[in-house]
Amino acid sequence: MPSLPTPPSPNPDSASFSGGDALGLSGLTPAFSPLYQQIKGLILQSLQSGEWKPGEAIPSEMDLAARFRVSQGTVRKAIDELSAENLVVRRQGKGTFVATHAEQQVQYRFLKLQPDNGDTQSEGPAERTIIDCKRLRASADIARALSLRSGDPVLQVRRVLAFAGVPTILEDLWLPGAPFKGLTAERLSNYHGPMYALFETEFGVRMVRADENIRAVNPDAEQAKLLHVDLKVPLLSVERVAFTYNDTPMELRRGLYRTDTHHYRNALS
Amino acid sequence: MPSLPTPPSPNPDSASFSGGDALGLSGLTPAFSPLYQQIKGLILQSLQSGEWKPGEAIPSEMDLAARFRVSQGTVRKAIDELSAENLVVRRQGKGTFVATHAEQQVQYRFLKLQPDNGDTQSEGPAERTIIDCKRLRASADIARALSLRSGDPVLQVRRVLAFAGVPTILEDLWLPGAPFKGLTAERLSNYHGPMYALFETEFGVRMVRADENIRAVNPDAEQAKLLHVDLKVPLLSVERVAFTYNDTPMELRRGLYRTDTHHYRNALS
DNA sequence: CAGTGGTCTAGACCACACT
DNA sequence: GTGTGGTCTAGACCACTGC
Repeated sequence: MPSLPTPPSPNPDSASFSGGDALGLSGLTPAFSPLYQQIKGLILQSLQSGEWKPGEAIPSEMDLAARFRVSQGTVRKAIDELSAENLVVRRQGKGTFVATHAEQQVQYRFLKLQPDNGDTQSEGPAERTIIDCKRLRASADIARALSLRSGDPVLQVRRVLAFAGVPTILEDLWLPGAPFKGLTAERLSNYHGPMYALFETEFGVRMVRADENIRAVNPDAEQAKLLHVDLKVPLLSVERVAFTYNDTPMELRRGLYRTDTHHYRNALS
Repeated sequence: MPSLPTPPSPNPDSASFSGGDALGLSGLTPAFSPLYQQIKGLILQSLQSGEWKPGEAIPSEMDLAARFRVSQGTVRKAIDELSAENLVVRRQGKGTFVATHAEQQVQYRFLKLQPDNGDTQSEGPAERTIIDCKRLRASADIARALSLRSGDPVLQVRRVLAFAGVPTILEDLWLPGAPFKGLTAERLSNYHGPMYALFETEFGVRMVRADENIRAVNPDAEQAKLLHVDLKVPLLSVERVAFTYNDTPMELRRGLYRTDTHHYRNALS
């Protein structure tokens, strides 16, 4: 562990990082991991606790290095990983900022559906219509996806997204009741911007990553009606579980995508 | 640029990297990029030229540092990026190896379809059947996807993949004729392992990344028959363009996936 | 044991942004 | 100019691998 009273020296203690423990937090960190990983964990805790809010700058690398008693390079490597995971954004000359779903060029970071002509700009913003929004008790499968117990209160929302007047996406989504106390159809409707941005500003819930599970299906009668398609039209079924920090699931979303004018795009590497 | 005769010194010349030019290759590299990016480009050239073959180890970081006359840290950062792009695999204590589609735990790196129970192991390897394999002239859309001209020779393959006896994937794929001269249905059938591994060993073509474009569709009569499904069953249409180095497209693949027992899995971050 | 990648430090300078 | 992130170097030591 970095010894606290060691101002300017090769700090041989820091070199023996194995089992090291930044800031002397023995017992809190399981230790036996690289120093920069421990630093990453500490920064993650601060992000999680809301010490720095989405869109705000975090302290400079030098400041963090001083705070954690490590070199700037070690802090840099920690931030490198956080940046690679899209948790923070670096801006040369300005600082490092907490990532947010608002104010980004890409309005919908997790939406991989795009128009066939590829021009996301020309089609303009999606027209959103809240079909339904109510509180109910979680069924078994919803509870499992959200790591709740069957019967726990959840918020269920159904909405349609249209592009150029054509309804293209029908989404049902479920949110755990507790963290989203006070969310209503009206607040969803009045908010202009990505839903995940609203979750950030109003409920302090930041979606960090998500898993999607895709199938081809036919709509049922109600779904077909809402999307203005025939019962026989094949649609993309996209089931998404979105996670906050610590891999905590905070949303289950079941989307039906029309793929006659749009397609789901994915980059493999 | 790193001055050649500068054995042990702070090497202030290397520090002025802007417009630097590793190894004095002025004219070959566009310059005006970070040193480590130039090094990355040089390593990339060696990978591309086949100086190190898939599965082989590349020289150690120290060797490369000496060869390019830069510090180990700079080589490290270049390799870091190549590793992040899956072009190379690091193994502590052993070395850094050229990535390959063979000999990896994940047999099919680019195939995102997996069984609903999630157990890729238990279902065993895919049973492959070549339906068709012939040479013909590229149609307009095939030519465009492969950056060829209409009428250029291409190889067309149709095959079915089955899991546990259930035909699940029907693929049509097109390859540019020139690089794949000598590829026949027989060689495809006799080869055991991922198709991309055969491309590497037999034709020196390494697929490095791919773009996929997904829709929901109904099969035509022939497709339905090959997949043993009804005409009304919705299927996933997955169009993939796979690229070698330099973003050169080398394969167009149109897959039809059954999603009654499997699903397409995607991780967003 | 030697060789490899992995971690950590310290100091220098560059590129960019704001003031 | 000052402060930020970005690049580069040099040297040290740790952890893993295989002889």
